[in-house]
Amino acid sequence: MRPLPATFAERDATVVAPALLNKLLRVHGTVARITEVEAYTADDPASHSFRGRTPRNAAMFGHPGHWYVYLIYGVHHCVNLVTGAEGDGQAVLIRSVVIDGIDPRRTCGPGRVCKVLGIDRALDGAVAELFDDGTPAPTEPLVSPRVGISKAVGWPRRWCVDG
DNA sequence: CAACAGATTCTCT
DNA sequence: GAGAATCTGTTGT
Repeated sequence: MRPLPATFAERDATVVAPALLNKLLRVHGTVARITEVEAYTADDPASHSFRGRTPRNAAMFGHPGHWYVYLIYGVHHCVNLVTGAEGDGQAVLIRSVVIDGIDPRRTCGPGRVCKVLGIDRALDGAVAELFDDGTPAPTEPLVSPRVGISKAVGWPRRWCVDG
């Protein structure tokens, strides 16, 4: 299990997203394997960065390789990995993970991922701890339609591992 | 300043 | 399958 290079996140979100599959993230000492992601770029009408920088989404315009955490519907937290170059407003949403010893049903869905890992706004802007344990990502990641949004629904930007 | 929509999930029917 | 919970930024008065 070795840390990912700093350059890993310094690419377009649509490139980083599929590369994140089967990688490991560590938050508060808990390690989770990434199984589903979604890419968001500044030209995406559904992206928080689409309408420019605000206090809430400032981290999304920050340094790549850091976390962007926000509160959705005033209820749930969602966690993203900032990608591209500083100021790009790109990020990859972590939609599902698997954690050893935890029911997979409690770790599928962006809100649940944050709940299980204890992620909240305190992690916004923090450096992401990402690792590679040698598990290969699928050569052809499964691309599925986007859900939970009403704009650009047809854009192929969601990837998940088989099964 | 009020109204509204939203990258969601839980609960009940 | 429908509705609630409830924060944030945008848009319109």
